[in-house]
This record gives sequence, structure tokens and C-alpha cells, in this order.
Amino acid sequence: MEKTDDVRQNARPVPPSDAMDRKLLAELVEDATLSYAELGKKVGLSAPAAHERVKRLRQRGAIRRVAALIDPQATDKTLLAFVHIDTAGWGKTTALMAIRRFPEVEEIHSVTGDACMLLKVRTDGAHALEQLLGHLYATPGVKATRSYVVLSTYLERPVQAEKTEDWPPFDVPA
Amino acid sequence: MEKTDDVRQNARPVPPSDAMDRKLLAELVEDATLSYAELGKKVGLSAPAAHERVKRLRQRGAIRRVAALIDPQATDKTLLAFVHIDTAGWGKTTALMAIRRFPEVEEIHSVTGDACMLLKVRTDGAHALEQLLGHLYATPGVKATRSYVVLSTYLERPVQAEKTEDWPPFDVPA
DNA sequence: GTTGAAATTCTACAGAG
DNA sequence: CTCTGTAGAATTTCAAC
Repeated sequence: MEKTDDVRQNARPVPPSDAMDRKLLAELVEDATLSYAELGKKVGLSAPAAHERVKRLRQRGAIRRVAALIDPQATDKTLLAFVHIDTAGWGKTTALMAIRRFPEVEEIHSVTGDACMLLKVRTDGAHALEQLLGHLYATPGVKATRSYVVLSTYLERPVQAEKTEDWPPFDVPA
Repeated sequence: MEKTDDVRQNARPVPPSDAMDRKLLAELVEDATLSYAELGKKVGLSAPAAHERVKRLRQRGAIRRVAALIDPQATDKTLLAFVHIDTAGWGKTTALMAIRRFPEVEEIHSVTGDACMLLKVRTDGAHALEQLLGHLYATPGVKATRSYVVLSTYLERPVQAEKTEDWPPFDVPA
């Protein structure tokens, strides 16, 4: 009947998240191959209703895209590293941004702390990382880099839909 | 007719990558909603051929899963940070691993360098990050943490299928 | 938002190059 | 190993409640 009596949906920078959308997103993050019938059953919705909401989530940009997550080893990306970069000045990032043309570069962030830029890179061995670092040092404005080579990855997952609302007290873990 | 007369499929630790598989993986990383007909057309294969190869890629584990990539803001994850952790000793990571129960934690790696562990976390603001850090400090073995808060993300993408085979000389970028 | 049915699409299986 | 063509099955999508 009513699409929804919540008008916030049209408030442009709207966070597209009510309880049901969260559940849908959580399922789709885990497995985006589900049919709308299966998806609906998991969250307690009919197929057409699930389809309608997912379509909206896509339109709003909440779902950016659906991607196959591949094993890095399948494409010979055996070495994962985080590279901290110290630059001279700030605006000079445009030259640095050129390294995104290398598929080995997965993330580029500007950060607070004792580094300016932070890269996540995945190469086929140490030599390829060296080549990449060579390009970094050849980039105008790059003063120094510090690399953190990953020994083991214990967890690596895409952005989760769930959020911890009520944080438990500190002395709980272990 | 023949499922396949290629026995290599059973050669266990096979790197699943020939030229065509790479192209398929590259397309599926970009958009996994393509039909086998569309996918085949993009890489120069018929639908059944594309289907057969993709099925193999899934069996081999080259394709781990198909996931919806969502906008962090859609689920109120406005703050991204990388947390370096210094621990006392190494094996004590089991207690630390408990923090994976928080959906805010996206990655956990052990790394070389001046830190032992590296976390990628995405929280709803600074307070939630503080809560998370509180749990970290309350974890046995955690000596200190250094957080790098992300100001801007210029690039963030899943593992790419392509690989740079021939690295260009250093003085090319800019 | 739900149910039911029609239309379209895709998947899977033949045989042939 | 790949292509064309077909049959089957699943989905998406539209209708009405």
C-alpha cells in the first residue's frame, strides 16, 4: 500500500537504511547470487517486495555494484603490503594518483598520523613490489615510504551492513 | 558432450589462470551480474563455453564468492581507520582475534615492520572507534596501538584480475 | 506488502566443427 | 575445446487483492 510513510527517503544525502534494508544488504554482502525469492524468504519478504527494495538500494547508490571476489593467488598476487608515504606538501597528490593505473594498487587513502598517504597493494612477489616502490619514489613530491608486508591475513571482508549499536563493556573480550 | 577431456582440472594446486580465464575474472570483478551470454560476448566466447569456464573457476576457488559492494555511508560507517597494534609476543593472537565479531572490523593482518598487527576498521564516528580501541587495549597481549584515520579515500577496489607483467621504467609516471 | 500467473530470460544438454 | 540449436527450468515482472 503505502510505499513508505517515511519521507526521509527523499532527503538527498539520505542514509538508505531502515531495519529491512539493513537485513537485505547484509544478505547481499554475503551472497549476491540469491534469487529474489530466496532473498525475500531470508528476510521475511515476498519476491516482488525484495526486488523493489533492492532496486531502490541500487538506485540510491547504497549498492555500488555486484562483484566477484577472487582469490589473490588465482591471479598470482601472492604478496600483500601496506605502504605509507610521506609527501612534500599536500595538493601534489595528482601525480601520485597516477599509480592507480597499476592493478596491483587496490586502495589509496590520505590519512592522519605520521604518514600522508596510505596504499594497499598486492603484487606478484617482492620484485614487483620493488618496481612499484620505484615508481613511487620517482613520483614528484614523494619523500619517503614505509612498507608493511603482510605475513598472514586472518580476516578480509567487504564493508559489512551490520553496525554495533550497543558496545559491550571493555573487560568482556578474550 | 564431454564434461571436459582436460584432466588438469584435477591437478590440485593449479593456478587457474590462462589468458581467457583472466579476462573472465576481470569482467566478473567489475560486474558479476552479467549473464553468460553477455559475459561470453565481452571476452569472445559463447554462452556455454563461458559458463563452463566460470563454473571451473568457482570450483577451483578462484572465485570465492559473489558479493554486493555497498556504500559505507549507507550503513553509517563514516569513519575509516587503519590501526597498528604492538603486542607482547606472537602466539597470543587468539584473544585478539575475538574482535572480528565486530562488523566494524574488516581486515586483520600480521605484518612486518614496527607493528605486529594491522587492522582495517570502519566505524560510525569517532566514539565508536574509541569503543573499539578500548576493547583492543583490554585485550591481553596488546601493548599499544597507533591509529591512522582516513581523511579521503581516492581508490578502493577488490582484488583485480589483471597483473602488470612488464613494468615500465621509473621515470614515466607524473 | 502479498499472492498468483504470464512472459522473458537464462541454464543445461544435445550434436557438430 | 568450442560453437549452434533446442528443450527445460528458473527467474523476473506484471497483474490484481
